Amino acid sequence: MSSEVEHVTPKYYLLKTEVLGLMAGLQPGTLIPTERALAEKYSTSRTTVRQAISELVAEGKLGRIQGHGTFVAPPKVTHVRQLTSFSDDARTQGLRPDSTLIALNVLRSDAEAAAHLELEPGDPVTRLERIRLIEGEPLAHEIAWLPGKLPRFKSNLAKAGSLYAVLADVYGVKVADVEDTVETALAGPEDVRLLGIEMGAPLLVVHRLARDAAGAPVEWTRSVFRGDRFRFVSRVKSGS
Amino acid sequence: MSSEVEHVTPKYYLLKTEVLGLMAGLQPGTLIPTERALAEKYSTSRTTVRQAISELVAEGKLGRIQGHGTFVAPPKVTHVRQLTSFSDDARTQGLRPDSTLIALNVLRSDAEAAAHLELEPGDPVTRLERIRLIEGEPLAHEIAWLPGKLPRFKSNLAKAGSLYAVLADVYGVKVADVEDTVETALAGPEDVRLLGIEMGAPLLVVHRLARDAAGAPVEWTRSVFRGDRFRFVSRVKSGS
DNA sequence: GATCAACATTGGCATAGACCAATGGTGTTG
DNA sequence: CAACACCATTGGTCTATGCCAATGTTGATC
Repeated sequence: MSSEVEHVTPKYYLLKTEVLGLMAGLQPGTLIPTERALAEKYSTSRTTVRQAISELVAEGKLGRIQGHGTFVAPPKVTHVRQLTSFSDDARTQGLRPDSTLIALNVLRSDAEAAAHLELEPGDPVTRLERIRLIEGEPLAHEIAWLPGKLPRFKSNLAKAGSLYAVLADVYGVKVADVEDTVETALAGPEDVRLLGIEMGAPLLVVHRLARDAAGAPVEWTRSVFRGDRFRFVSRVKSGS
Repeated sequence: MSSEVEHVTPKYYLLKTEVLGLMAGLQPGTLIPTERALAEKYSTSRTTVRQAISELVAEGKLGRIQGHGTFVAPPKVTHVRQLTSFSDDARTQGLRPDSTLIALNVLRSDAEAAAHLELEPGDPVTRLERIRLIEGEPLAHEIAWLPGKLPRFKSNLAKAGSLYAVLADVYGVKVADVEDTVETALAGPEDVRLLGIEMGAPLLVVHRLARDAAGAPVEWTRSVFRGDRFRFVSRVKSGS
């Protein structure tokens, strides 16, 4: 009497649990059975197997490479963000951060950047686009807008690595106050290309507005983090 | 020569763009064509249409009801979290917050709760499980653990509504410092049941640890927010 | 032995079709 | 007029199958 009306929990979800069982105790990187093998083993279709595995990939528990196989993924990277920078955060945890510079130039601000930085559209802004890596793995795509033109910015940044360090030490800009907005999004073609993730993977999109002690905006940044490898931490102390 | 080698962008992703075009200018709540109609209109299969629509639903741009149809979703609710509570946050934005009490009891802490609250496993803790609603819509599932037993907690909480207000006004517990951890997850059967979302929908899972001025933990909470309706904001001022 | 072509394997994308479940309307019945 | 049974519509799940794309191995060739 239990083989007729059991359509409460979808089959693919039960399969997810089965696969989690298979993974228990396996080292990260270990290959699990192929989709076709799992479909046969659990008497289901590959479509259903793929739906189960896709969610486990989205949750960061599995990874997969076309032509190679599906494997147990390494654990999430915990990341702390306070008034510090990406690089400082990573080093605090004993991880090796790195950056790939995609673009750095001075241009006239569009309406959106101008609004956030409290400028007039067309005012000059510095636009910095980078890929942030941890332990060699791309983790985030970041575009930062800074008001005005910063002399010798490129070489200074290359020297120090950390944006916040350069702003403070070279240009005397001290960040006193930041507001982060965190929301979810799904990976599109550009995210796939830049971060090496798969279509539709969940992302954390963080917008940061930093101000100096006088309340003037000094940085507006849009960061796209891999949702499967990243954890966002914010600490707040009671003001007064 | 452009009809052979075009497998760069998946078809379902192109369809997503098409559907976004259809939605332009429509009021929230407006029904879009049925899956079967879209499949025919764009000469594709319902499977492909569903994949496109599923992602738009996950992004909070569409909603759907079985037996009824697929419709344009209302915009995201922005939510501010500082040292304040869910209810205060909502009221600040002129929104009507509400809570449904699922469970409230005193029990012996398990290993996880004990570790976060810096107690011994088995020490008494108060466990508060609620559904948080905004404008009548379920938005989050929240389980809070508080150290020890709080006399007359249930009636006091019912009176004030806000957990933080009760802690401060009735029990003299002042929150001085909170740490929030934000990560993504996908909806399982329990989330589906409690929040009225669909399987596999992206979620924001927030763990909060609150401490008093002496550094003692006073609250540990796990909140599951709908990723399609919610935006997390954290403001940090430079300490000293 | 090194290089390169061919092939098998594995995941990625898409199709067509079937049946279930929830919703809402229609029409009958009391 | 209200209540109820029925039914069409619409999304939800699953199957079976095909071909494409990336990877890695095998084996022939130089």
